[in-house]
Amino acid sequence: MDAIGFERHDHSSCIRAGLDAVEQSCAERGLQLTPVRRRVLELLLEGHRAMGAYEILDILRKEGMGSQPPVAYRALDFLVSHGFAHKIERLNAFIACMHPGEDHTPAFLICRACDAVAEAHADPARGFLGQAVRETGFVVEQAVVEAVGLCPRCAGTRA
Amino acid sequence: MDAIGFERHDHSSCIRAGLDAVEQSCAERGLQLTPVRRRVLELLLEGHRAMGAYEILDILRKEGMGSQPPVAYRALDFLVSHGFAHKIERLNAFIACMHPGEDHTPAFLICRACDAVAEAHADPARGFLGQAVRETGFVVEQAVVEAVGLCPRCAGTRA
DNA sequence: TTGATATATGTAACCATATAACATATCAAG
DNA sequence: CTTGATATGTTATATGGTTACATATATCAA
Repeated sequence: MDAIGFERHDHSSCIRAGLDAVEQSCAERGLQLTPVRRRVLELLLEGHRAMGAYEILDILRKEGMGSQPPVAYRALDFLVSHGFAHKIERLNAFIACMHPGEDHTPAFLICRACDAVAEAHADPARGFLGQAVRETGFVVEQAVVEAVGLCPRCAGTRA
Repeated sequence: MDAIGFERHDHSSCIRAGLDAVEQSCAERGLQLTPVRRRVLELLLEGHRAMGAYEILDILRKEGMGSQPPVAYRALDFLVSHGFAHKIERLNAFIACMHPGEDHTPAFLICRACDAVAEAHADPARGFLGQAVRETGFVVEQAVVEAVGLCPRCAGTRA
């Protein structure tokens, strides 16, 4: 398990790296990273935070890339279903994946003070779900872990 | 970690037990288990599944216990905030807690075929979040684990 | 037992999130 | 170049949740 998202970083290079990884992944898998899809991913990477579908839609609208909800939702569905972005259920919002291409079960750390979200990853097979699954015979296909609390910065400023 | 929810059980006694536990807990903590709150808890226990706020509201309406969304949401907020029920973010729905009174971090196993939900519990301190938290300094206050897949019965009938 | 404060309910109006349905356009392969 | 699959545009609507404000009920202290 490792985590990134609260540290400072070279943001413009992280946007480029994210786009590059997804472009490559799409090329390999024969997926179409169309202008709208690409722009939505870029917005998520630029924002580096969880963004609502309507917030994204507003930006698309201003840029003349479609003005109705399905435009945003379809692009987001594409990104989420191929693992290039994740939905934070707790916030009804979306965030770019920090490990595109890698098969992983994300775990999100959501700061309730500044709304920053860090993506860690958890192994669903062992530890937190393994035992319950073995006991019941439940077949896990997908798992979501969302923790709410205070990020290091916000925890520090109030301590 | 243990799990209940997919097994057959004596349902009327499980409803009674749930109500009794919450009644006692409210008495001890000076909380008011008003008629609406009590009825909503009863509905969740009877249904023994995740129910939407508007589904609950429809029933309350028929029974003359309030007809507007805030009535249902307020009762649900009360139950959730005191640990007597949980919200399943993934389904935008609510379910009675199977361990009322006990301090716990629930983990939900959601069957995508029959919509049954089982509540297991996970220890957030060790295992699935412990390492990420230690690495980042994030302070976890609350965590949600939701797994989607097939329950034993549904997995069996398709195998 | 009365008055003050906190807690709970009732209701109207509204905002936010998400999808259905259908028409049109573009792409990819034979 | 045409056929089938994939992607987009747009209208309308469904679903989930909150704000705001008026009224009622409980709690407790004087």
